[in-house]
Amino acid sequence: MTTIKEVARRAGVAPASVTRALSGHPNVSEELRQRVLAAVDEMGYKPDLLAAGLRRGSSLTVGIIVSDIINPYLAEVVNVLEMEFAKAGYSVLLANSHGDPRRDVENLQLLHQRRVDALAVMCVDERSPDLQVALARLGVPVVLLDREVAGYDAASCVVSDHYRSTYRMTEHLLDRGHEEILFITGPAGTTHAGRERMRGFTTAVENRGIEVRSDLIRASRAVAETGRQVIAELLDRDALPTAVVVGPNPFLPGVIQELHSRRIRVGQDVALASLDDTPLTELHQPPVTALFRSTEEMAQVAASLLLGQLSGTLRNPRTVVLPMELRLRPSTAPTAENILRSRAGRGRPSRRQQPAADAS
Amino acid sequence: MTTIKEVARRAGVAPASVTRALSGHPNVSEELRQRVLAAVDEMGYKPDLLAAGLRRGSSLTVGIIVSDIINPYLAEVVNVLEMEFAKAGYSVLLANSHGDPRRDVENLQLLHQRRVDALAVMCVDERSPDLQVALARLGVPVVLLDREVAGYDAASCVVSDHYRSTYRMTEHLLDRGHEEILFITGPAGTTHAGRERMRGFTTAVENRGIEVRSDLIRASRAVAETGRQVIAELLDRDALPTAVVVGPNPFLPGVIQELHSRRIRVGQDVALASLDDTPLTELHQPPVTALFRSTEEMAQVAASLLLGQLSGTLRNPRTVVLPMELRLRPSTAPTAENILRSRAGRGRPSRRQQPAADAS
DNA sequence: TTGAAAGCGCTAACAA
DNA sequence: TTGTTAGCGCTTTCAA
Repeated sequence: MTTIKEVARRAGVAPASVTRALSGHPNVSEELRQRVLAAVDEMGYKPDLLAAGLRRGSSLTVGIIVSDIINPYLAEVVNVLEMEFAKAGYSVLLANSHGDPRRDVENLQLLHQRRVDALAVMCVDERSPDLQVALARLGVPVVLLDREVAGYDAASCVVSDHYRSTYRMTEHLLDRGHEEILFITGPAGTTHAGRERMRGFTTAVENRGIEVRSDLIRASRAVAETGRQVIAELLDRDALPTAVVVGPNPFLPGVIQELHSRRIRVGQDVALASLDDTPLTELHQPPVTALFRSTEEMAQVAASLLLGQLSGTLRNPRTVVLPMELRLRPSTAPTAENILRSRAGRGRPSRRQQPAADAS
Repeated sequence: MTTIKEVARRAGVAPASVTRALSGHPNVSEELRQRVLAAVDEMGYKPDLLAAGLRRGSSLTVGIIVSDIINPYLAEVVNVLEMEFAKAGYSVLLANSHGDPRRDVENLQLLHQRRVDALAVMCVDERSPDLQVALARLGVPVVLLDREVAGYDAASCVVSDHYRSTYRMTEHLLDRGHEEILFITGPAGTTHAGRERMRGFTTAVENRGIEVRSDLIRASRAVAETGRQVIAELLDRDALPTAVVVGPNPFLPGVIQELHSRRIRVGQDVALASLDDTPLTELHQPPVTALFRSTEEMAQVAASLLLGQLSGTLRNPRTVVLPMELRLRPSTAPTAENILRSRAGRGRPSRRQQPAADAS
């Protein structure tokens, strides 16, 4: 690697002048600038960012902590964040916790040691005391995405309006006569998003004077297999409710697949809704009711909050709440009554053995 | 931030002794070690990795260059790579080229400046001369995933066997009587994977004595919209062949959606096959024939090649070819003849106005 | 076994 | 406007 000293010697100037010429310092003679740039070009010199970062006390680096990048929703957020930060000259250090809360803390410390200038956090468990301590010690701007850490207001937050939107979706199902609704969600209470979704669901049910049945609420890690298992288990017991609400993104394929393989027709033998809008919800036949939100917007807002704090434009952390949109589709068209009638007409769903009738 | 000096003072030793105690240096008295560890604990000291990297000449960092992380396949590879590198103590710097070959080069230089110890490359365009020059200058181990740079053998390569597998899939379609096959693929020839797929397709066709029709080969950037456009355009001209092969991952939803909305039934009015296996191929009704490969295996092999070179276990770069699996599903069951008969029975596909007949 | 000193490559303060 | 000097925090000689 060429160093600044070698460039300086070649150009016949001091190292500091090389820095000045390259960084657009105001007081540099045109002639010196030209000589330096020529030498830089000839030698293919690129400053060592490690050394520059050490000296300057800032690494031009932003850390991203992700609970599990398997989740396409998070992958898309990371994608947009990286783009926004790259535009502003920051590189991205990506740390994935793979669903393990201890990794959240390890990753946070590691990124701290790498002297990231800012941090975007989509951790597994926002309630972890270790994480909260580590966050408080961090000393750089932080933005939490769909997370909120109680008693720690030094961070900006960008959250979707999960409470309101889940409430509305639940109401929609209640309006169609569903009194038993299966609610499949992520790990219990570890994130703001998870808690708000749960609260939206239970509040809507209770407000109708219906008792919340804890056996119909399933919380577990967001991996595909879970969706399938939950449905299989309920069908084995002949206990599938008339409506199913699926939370995290990765559950949906498993749920649909298990329903298919048991010949339960979505939108006829069961109403199905998703709290995340994915390509699958729209492409499925029939299309699946879902809550839509712009991942792009969320990531852009988060990035601009961080960049604002980094540039000094934004003094204090802020919380931004983004709306979600209820997209009604045929999967939730039928009423509970119609579903029960349909099931009766076909015999008990879990016992049926006749071949699929999907072909048109 | 606590520095090593402060820890040293607190423990009553020299800074160098702190380093030795923490790095497991052989010649350190147990008593000194204990004193240092106590001080480290009390003060919550964590070494500054920027400074350590500068001094040591290695950053404990691995760079990943991705053509477009929108592609779920690449996202999964990144996910596994990150996991493997994290296990070995390396952090990941992620750089996304967003489909722009110039960004490949910029990203490469940037990661170089950040003194990554190794690099995993899934670039947009492997043929770019600038990229090749920059790669050659890099001086750290490199692994190319599904890429190959002509005349540059300093890098390891991990490639899937796209030629053979695409050849076999094409043969499968030819066996079923398809003589006109639409081939939708990524940017022409910019990557090894793309070229091999193309070669597999055209060779299979030519080997049957059938002329390759260039108007049925569509190459463009792997974004969802393209799939829809290609299908729409052909249907508008009433020129949809009996079989369609879809290459990159992101095309498939658009293709399926456009077929749906035009009431072309997959597996009845057209045979459909995908060169990537995604959740959609299996969940679609009917399921879609696809080439399967293990992203996990590819990423793990790539990571172990790099880590082997980093640790000195592996002396020379290596090329590894991974097999792919042809998964036959109902979408390619019908013969060309049956498809033509089906179309004739329903009138010209692009003109039909009657409602969907999907419901079972 | 431990400490002192030098220096990785860069930039900012100060001096000229 | 430019050069000199010092030092970011760490690790690695070298000497004791």
